[in-house]
This record gives sequence, C-alpha cells and structure tokens, in this order.
Amino acid sequence: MNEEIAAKCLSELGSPTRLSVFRLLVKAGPDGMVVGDIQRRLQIPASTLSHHIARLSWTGLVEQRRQGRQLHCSTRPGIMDDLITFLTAECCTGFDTADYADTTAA
Amino acid sequence: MNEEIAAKCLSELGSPTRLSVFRLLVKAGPDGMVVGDIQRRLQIPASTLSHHIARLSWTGLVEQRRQGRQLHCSTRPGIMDDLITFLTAECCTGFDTADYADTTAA
DNA sequence: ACTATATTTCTAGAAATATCGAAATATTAG
DNA sequence: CTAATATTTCGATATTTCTAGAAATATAGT
Repeated sequence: MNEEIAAKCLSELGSPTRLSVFRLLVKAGPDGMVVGDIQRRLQIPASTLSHHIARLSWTGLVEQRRQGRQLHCSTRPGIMDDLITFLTAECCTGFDTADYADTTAA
Repeated sequence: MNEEIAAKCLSELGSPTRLSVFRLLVKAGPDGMVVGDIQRRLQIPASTLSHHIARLSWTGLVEQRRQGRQLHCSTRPGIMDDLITFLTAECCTGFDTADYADTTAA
C-alpha cells in the first residue's frame, strides 16, 4: 500500500453506491454474494451495478469467481486492513484534539 | 460519522492531489501550513490548489484560519480517527485471510 | 440446437470534476 | 492612497464519471 494505491482505493470507496456494495460484501463474509442478489438487494439496474463492481475489481477491493451462471463477489481479504493501516500511519496526526487551535471560540 | 459522510470523506481523499495535501498537513501537525508553502512544496498552480483546499474544507477534513495575509490550513482534529473507526467497524470483515477461498491457486 | 437465466459490454447523454490563466479580493506596509 | 503580497474567484476547456437501456456473451438444461 502506498499513496497512489491508497488514493485509488479511497476514490473507489468514495462513491456511495460502491461503498454500499462493498459494505454489503463485508457483511456477507468470505462466501460473498452473487451479483444478482446484490442487485435485488440494492435495487440498482444490472448494467450500472456491473459497472461499479468492475471498478471495485480493477482496484482490487473485490474479487469475483464464477460458479456456473453466477458470479460470486467478495471483498479481497486484507485490502481493507492494508488501507486502514496506511491511513492510521500516514494520515493520522497522533496529536490530541486539545493540541489544536480552537477555531470555534468566539 | 455515517455511510454518507464516510463516502464524502473517502471521495475527497481519493484525489491524489488532495491526499498529498492532506498528508502534508498531517505531518505539519496542529500548526498546519500556509497555503503558499503548500503550493511551493507541491508545485501546484495557486488556483488549482485553492480549489482542492476548498473542497477539503467543505468536507470538514481541513480547517483554515487567517493570520494576516496568510491562510493557515490544518487537518481537522478527530475527523480521520472518526473515519478510521467507521471503516474498521463497518468495512472490515473480522474474518481471517485464511477463511477466504484461495482464488490464486491453479 | 434452442431456451432461459446471469452478467457484461456497448453506447451515449448528463452531470461532476480537474486544470489553470486572468482578474478580483483581502491584508499589510509605507 | 498606492504598492506589494497572499489567496480566491471567475471563466473556459478537457476529462472523467454516472446512469441505464439495448445488445452481446456465458452457462446450464432439455
């Protein structure tokens, strides 16, 4: 994980639709969900959903594996942990809130 | 922090330029940095940089306070912790990598 | 081969975003 | 008030992204 990849992941997860899909897959666990089930659950037109899942796939956030006519989608293991580790290490101050100037004061 | 706000934050941090700015401000700590210094450091045209800082401001990721002719920018305390807490709670499986089907096998 | 189901690819219009120069605004100094 | 500095706003263009219908592809069953 580096800044470039992190930005890519953040950008992909930054779409409300894709974040919903991703969260759904997280909840579904290792077995994941079939595209059709995601579609029925989120009520998104198939072509639109396919577009978003494809993007999540390119970025490596989601994996797909075919089982007969269906495509099972699941979150790629470890990717979120890597991202969070990066964010914690590189994008958190370590400073306490109290260290900051209080811009809300009159 | 909820899904909507999280998506907003992720989307904003998903721009390579804005992520660089944010990381620079994180490193700068509570005192933050002046816009001009960020500009000289990242070599971005002033108007472009201003646009990105404005977006980070709207989203609440960055705060600005004027001191004379200069505008000090700093990361908004706590926001990143909130985001990471959300991601950890809502977007991490808790499953171990080994629980997933190995799609890399032959 | 034919049919049904599952999903993707193609296509295109609309909306959002990025980029950056030029002009405008805010602030300080003299 | 004028000049200089710091930053934003405006305006215009280029690019990306979103959305979803229509057509294409893949698979399974008969």
